Amino acid sequence: MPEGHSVHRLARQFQDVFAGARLAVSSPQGRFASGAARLDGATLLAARAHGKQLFLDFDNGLVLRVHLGLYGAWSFGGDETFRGASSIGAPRRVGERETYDDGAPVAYDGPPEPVGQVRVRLVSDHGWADLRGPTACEVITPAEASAVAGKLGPDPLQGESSPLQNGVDALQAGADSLHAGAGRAAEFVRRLTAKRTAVGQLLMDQNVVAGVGNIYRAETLFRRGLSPWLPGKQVSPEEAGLLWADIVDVMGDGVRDGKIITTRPEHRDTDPAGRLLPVWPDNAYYVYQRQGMACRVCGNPVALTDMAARKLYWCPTCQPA
DNA sequence: GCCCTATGTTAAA
DNA sequence: TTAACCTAGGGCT
Repeated sequence: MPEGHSVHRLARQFQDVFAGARLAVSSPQGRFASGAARLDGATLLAARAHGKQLFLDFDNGLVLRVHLGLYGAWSFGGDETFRGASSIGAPRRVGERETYDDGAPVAYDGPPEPVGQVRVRLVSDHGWADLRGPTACEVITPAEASAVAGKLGPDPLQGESSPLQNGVDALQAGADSLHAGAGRAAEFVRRLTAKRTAVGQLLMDQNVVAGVGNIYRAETLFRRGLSPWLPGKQVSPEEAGLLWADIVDVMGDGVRDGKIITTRPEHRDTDPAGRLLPVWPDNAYYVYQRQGMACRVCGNPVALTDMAARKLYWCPTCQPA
């Protein structure tokens, strides 16, 4: 699935193309027909993200909550105001980036016929957005939305597309102040170091940190030289703080770039003449989906195993127990 | 066509 | 800890 950086990009994109617009809301597939009817004709006030959760606030006092899960994706199209609006969600092949439409402007004649299983379609005067394959898609109240966000761990990307930028939500703003700045780092350290659970599992726990997924889990543990099996309780507060700072750093890059790149330039492959090769996609990761390949730092093979039913990639040499 | 995979979560056992 | 759920694409037969 799109990890947290993709959802923050989505919130920003909804804000850019739909905020203030009255929307026709439908469910071409039919599975969200009743929910769509409750939103149809309402105006979008703001879009915001917390971790992998996307919230769309409407002027009729309702909120559309979407979680993309493993397969979900949004696609967009429209007139010149939708220029740069990209498809964001599950990639259709490994290494695919979120795509940008940089082509010449085309006359906008309204949304196309729905293709495939479109759960939700939003249409304004200027363009449309289609949602396919989400794991969650429901209409809730603002209080319920705040409850969902409040249960999650701190979001390293808070501020990237925060409600403080996007709109006014007093409950959410209150929660933000509790999680602001160093407070969020401290909250992460507290939650990470509270349990004996392996740090590799804790990073995937959205109640410890909201927005990290399998790629950022593997890559940030590698970058910090941490064994995935180290119990949270045995991670020093100092190391937990450095881990948080690294997560903030690489996920911030992900929001900017629209793809996950965690390698430092000195660790990327070169051609036989020593010239740099393209960063994307083959030079983007240290360990994710590189099992059996030589570690970029030590040269020993990258390992793969299962942890809590998810693939875990790591370097046994650089991340010793 | 069929089988597998994927940046995920939840509920049941 | 396992199964179920959601969708589309790629590799295979």
